[in-house]
Amino acid sequence: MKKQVTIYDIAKKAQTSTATVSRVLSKSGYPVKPELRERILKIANELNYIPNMIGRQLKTNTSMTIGVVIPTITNPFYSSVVLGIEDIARERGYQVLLCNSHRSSKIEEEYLKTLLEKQVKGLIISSVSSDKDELSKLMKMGLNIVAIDQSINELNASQIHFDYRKGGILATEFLIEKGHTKIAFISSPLNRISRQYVYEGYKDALMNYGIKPNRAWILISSREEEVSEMNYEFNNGILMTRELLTCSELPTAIFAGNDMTAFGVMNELNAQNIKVPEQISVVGFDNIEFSKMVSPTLTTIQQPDYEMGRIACNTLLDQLDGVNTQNIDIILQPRIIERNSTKENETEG
Amino acid sequence: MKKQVTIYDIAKKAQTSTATVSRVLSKSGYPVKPELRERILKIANELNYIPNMIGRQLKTNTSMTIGVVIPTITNPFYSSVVLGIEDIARERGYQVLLCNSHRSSKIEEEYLKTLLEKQVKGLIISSVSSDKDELSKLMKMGLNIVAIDQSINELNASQIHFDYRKGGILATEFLIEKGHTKIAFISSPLNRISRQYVYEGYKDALMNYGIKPNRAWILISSREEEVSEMNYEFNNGILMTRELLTCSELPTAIFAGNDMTAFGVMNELNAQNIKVPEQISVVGFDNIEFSKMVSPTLTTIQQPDYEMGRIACNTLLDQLDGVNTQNIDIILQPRIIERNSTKENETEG
DNA sequence: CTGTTAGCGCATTCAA
DNA sequence: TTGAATGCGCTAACAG
Repeated sequence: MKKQVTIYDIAKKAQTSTATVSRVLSKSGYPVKPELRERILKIANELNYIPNMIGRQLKTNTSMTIGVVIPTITNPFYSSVVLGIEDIARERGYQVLLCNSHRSSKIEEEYLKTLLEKQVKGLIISSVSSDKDELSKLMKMGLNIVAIDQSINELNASQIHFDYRKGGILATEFLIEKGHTKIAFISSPLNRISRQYVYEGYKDALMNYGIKPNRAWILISSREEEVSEMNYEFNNGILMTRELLTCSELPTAIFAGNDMTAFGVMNELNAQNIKVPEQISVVGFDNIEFSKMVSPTLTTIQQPDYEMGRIACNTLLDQLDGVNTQNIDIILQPRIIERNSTKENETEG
Repeated sequence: MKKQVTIYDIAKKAQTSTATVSRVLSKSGYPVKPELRERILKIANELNYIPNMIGRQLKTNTSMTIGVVIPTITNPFYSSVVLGIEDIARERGYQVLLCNSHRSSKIEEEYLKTLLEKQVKGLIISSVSSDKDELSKLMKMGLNIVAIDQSINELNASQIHFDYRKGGILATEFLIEKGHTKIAFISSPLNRISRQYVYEGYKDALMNYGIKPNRAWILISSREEEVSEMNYEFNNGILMTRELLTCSELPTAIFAGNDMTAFGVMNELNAQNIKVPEQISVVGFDNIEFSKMVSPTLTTIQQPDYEMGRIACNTLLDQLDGVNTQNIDIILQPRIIERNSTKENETEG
């Protein structure tokens, strides 16, 4: 590998000093006589000069790199978030170091250490570690942190999260406003906080409208392992629907805790010759890619994941650039995507 | 932000020189008296020392960061690749700068520039730019490049790609070996080279078995825009199947150019009351997540995307670490995932 | 085994 | 408006 061209080489050729070359090439706005400026620029170009950011970074102690720590990029939700982050980072001249923690707090910690060593000044993290002391410590050392998709009360950082409960309310109220009162709820285990919130939203909405929930229509699976190569959430949808259909009185609508489960629900309804949405309306949650590819296409709740990434990144860079130094706490609102799996209830109340 | 602890601080406190501190802390293996070594380690720990990799990097001109340039991370295929890359990078002590080019050669070029400025020594790229001169130039400047999922004959770099044609052969031969001879092919436009190869594989397989392709059973759509919010590939599957079913003689199997299209195919067959796989077998291509969630679950072809990431990264790091300096060209082989959308043909030959 | 010294590429202070 | 000189944090050559 041949030696790099440095400002020293340019200075020599332009018969000036490195200081002046630096002033021109770093776009510092420092006054340099136009003629000299042109000459330097020309020579830099001829020599194919590539600035060495490492030199600059060592001198100025600023890094145009941010770290992003997420569980896994293959989760479509996180890949959208990361895309949003990176789009903003690029626009604002920053770059992104991607770190998949695989939900291991050990890996997460290793990454935090490496990021610090690389002198990263800003971090967007969906942390899996329950020990937030580590993060607090890093913040005291001057690291800017924006937490996403989680509530960390102990952490004095900016946070951007979703309103899962509101999503549950939205889905349920959507059905109620379509005239449904007999609304079932089907979900995988409530061991994730987001599912718990969705369920609470469902109950809240019913309560808001004075509808008493029917115990028999609330089916929460206890399974969370893949069965026979079939997605467990899909499978739960099938099994829970099968159970639901043994009830003496059937609901007119089903709210599934996520889209995969909703697919299972629709699948089983179809198998038992129950028409969606004519006989039963179905609403999902997540708006994954395939929800518009099933038939009927699925009405569902969308969390603005790409937006979350953009907002998180803008928040972080505002802090880094000193535009804003206050901590921000944002709760992103869900919205309902109406498709063909739902319709007005026409049965007698 | 309070001042960083440097090896100078440690040297002072340990009453030794920065050289010795560096020798201990950089794990150089250079001999240092155990007693002194311990003392330095202890003080470093007390002072909460965090090595500044920027300093090291400036001195040694080595960067433990690689760049990854892909079209978009939200494409599940690329997110798997990136996960594979990052898992290996982490194991080997490297970090990943993620760059989404959004299929814009302008953005791609900007990223290449920035990566160079950041002194990245290695790059894994799925390039969209037709101009490979730029990449060649970078290689001459000492950048190590591994190209993925594309054939760049002009580029003298390591390459890892998939055998799409083989995938087409595999799918078709799978059906033939199940006794099918009347095999239709349904695809979106062949404007992507991968689709073209799959189609060629289909024809090759038929030819290998002396089966003459029936023109009426080869349906290649010309549409590539989303229609009414429905995925166009899904929609193409529906439309092409509808057309296929107008033929006087029907095939006993359908090979769809990708999974989404296959879902459309199955959807339309179902709508027209044709049973899969009893009456018609269906094979897809891609093995996307959803293919095991439809019913019947879809038999399909899988490209080892995660593996591609791992191999690409290992190849690159071998070059960077000097383990291997030769260029490597690997074609990853597809495999068939048999599920429930296919069965033995029982109709008369 | 240890210390002195130089310098990686750059930005910035100070003096001119 | 320009240049000389310094030092960011670290490693490595060299001398001891």
